Amino acid sequence: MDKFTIKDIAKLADVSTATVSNYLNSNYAKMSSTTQKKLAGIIDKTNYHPSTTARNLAKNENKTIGVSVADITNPFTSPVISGISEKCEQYGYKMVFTNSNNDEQREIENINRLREDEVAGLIIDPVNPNNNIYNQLSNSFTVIVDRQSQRSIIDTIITDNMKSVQKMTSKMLSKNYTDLYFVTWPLDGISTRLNRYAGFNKATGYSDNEHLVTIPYNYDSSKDTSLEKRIKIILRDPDKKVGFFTMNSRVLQEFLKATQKMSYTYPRDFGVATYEEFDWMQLMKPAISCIRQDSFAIGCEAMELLKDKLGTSYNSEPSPKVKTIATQLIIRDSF
Amino acid sequence: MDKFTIKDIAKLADVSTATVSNYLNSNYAKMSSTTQKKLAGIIDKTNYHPSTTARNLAKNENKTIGVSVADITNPFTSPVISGISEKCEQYGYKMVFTNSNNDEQREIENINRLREDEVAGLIIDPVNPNNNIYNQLSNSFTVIVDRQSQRSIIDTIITDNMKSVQKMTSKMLSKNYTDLYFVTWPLDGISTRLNRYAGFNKATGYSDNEHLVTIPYNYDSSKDTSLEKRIKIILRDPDKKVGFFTMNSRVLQEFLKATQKMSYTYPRDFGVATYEEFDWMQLMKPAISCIRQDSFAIGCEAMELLKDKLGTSYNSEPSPKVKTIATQLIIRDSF
DNA sequence: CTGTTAGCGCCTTCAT
DNA sequence: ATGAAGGCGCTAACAG
Repeated sequence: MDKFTIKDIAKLADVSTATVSNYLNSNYAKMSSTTQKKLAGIIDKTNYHPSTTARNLAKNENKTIGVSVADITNPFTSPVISGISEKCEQYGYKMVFTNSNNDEQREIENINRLREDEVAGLIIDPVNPNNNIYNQLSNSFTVIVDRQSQRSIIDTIITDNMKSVQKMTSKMLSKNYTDLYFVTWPLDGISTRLNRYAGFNKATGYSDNEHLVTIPYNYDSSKDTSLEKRIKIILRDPDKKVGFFTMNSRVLQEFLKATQKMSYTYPRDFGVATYEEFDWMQLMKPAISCIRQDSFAIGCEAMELLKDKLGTSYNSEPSPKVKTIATQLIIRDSF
Repeated sequence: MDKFTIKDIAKLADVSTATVSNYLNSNYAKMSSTTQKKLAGIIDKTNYHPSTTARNLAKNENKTIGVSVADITNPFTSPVISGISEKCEQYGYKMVFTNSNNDEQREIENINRLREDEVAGLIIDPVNPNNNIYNQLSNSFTVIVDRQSQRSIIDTIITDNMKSVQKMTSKMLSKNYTDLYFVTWPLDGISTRLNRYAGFNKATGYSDNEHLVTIPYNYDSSKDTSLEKRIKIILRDPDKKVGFFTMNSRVLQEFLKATQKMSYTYPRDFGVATYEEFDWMQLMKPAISCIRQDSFAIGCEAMELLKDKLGTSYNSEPSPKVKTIATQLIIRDSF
């Protein structure tokens, strides 16, 4: 192993460690071009790399950010990570990654562990943004992503949930649907779901929850038939023209599985649209109308914001910022 | 901020830092139960956390592993990360994450950066496993995942590419297909593609490349029509019964887009099956037959192996291990 | 331009 | 059972 330390290099070059250190930190003004070249040569020959650990300790800084995601299995998550990762490299940060697997307790542990590791900043895709743990975090070094807390004290990057669903729902309405339904996992106070539902209600004017179809988070259409039953009832009256809006791609999948089992066909028997876009939706026959969100941009913006905060020491903004990333309606043939 | 150091705690407890250190490292034998309790109380009150940086420096160890993935955008990647992440938490490792975005140069930089950060071990999902950089890595602290090098010196976890494709292809053959085609991104010496193709050839007995359909890595069916043309030619002769096997889910998507544009229908006009399984494949009409691989298990096994290697100091095995994760054939209605 | 000298926060013999 | 002291590899004044 090449266990060279700064001392070894100093000895080899016949200079002091301070000079080597200066060289390492690009303070070339503080040395002759002769020693500069000598150092360059030696460091190259020895393949010396300064210890980041020692450096971090000495400078009392740590160019790494911690990220905690709610569920890495969620297809939404990858592009977000990708965006964060992109910006991390660009700004010279490392990223240490944790997955909460939708478990609040585990998320708490992850965040604590991250903080103990003295990361410079935190990006959190929260399991439950109303969790108290976020109030113990400082807005000066963390940003939250995707889900937003009611009483948040922390800057947040979200997508335009309400407006985009409202628009899509309106589009459906304009096709003379008599009844629209919002299909979702349990609302559970989760802002993304709540806001999408709010957009739906805004467009339809519904004020009760009769047009809300909730399925369990781990709904398995091969075992559970409750969704099928509900759909059958909804579709009973042939005089009505009914449409469904699904809260995300996985809910859409369960919904479609259920309708297929009962041999319903869209847009003949019902209309359908969904939040989230994935490639396969255009492969479906007919192709699915959907709301495209730019998850990659969410990740980028999050890291961008975090970097800015980390740069400026303690700018205590009065209230946390909320940045909204634009979405796009993709209209196809499913309603 | 709670900037307590081990000195502060020592002072507060009226003991030496050595004792505090012993407490932190659970060397309770080396102190009276009185001071033990006192320390417990103080540490709790002050919410003191020892600096991992300092600790790492002092002990010259670092419980973090670095992972480099070829393309986080690839749906194969998430479950792998998920598996690694799971095992990391289980064994008390942190994981620092980098994405190469399919860029060999970037991968090299990532790996180097990771090594400079003195991670304990490396898990690599390589862009090009035949790259020289892997030969500079020691098998004692790295494991490779998914793609395998011809002349590898490093333990690798892969899935059963050849056999499973061979089986699936045989299944197609048994349905009296007269011509089978293998649709893929450029083979480029990449083991996964090569092995899948080898399985295909083993089953069909083809020995030339006439039944190989290659599309560019970034094939965009909305701009490029080469795939359509090729398919049209292949499907020209109505007397032949032809089937396609696609190398992975994204190739399948491009393939399906192309056939849809020309209004071909499966299994009427052709049969199709693919490597990789995703939920949407059972939603397609007809549902797609595919090969399910357990990517999560790949991640788990990789970290498991790495942990073992890191534990035992320098077991220099004669030759690198290759562990194969089993796959499963999912037969549906697409051929 | 270059070297000396304290630390950074913790661990680890070696004494007591 | 506890403490003193040196050291991990590097940085940052401060001298010269």
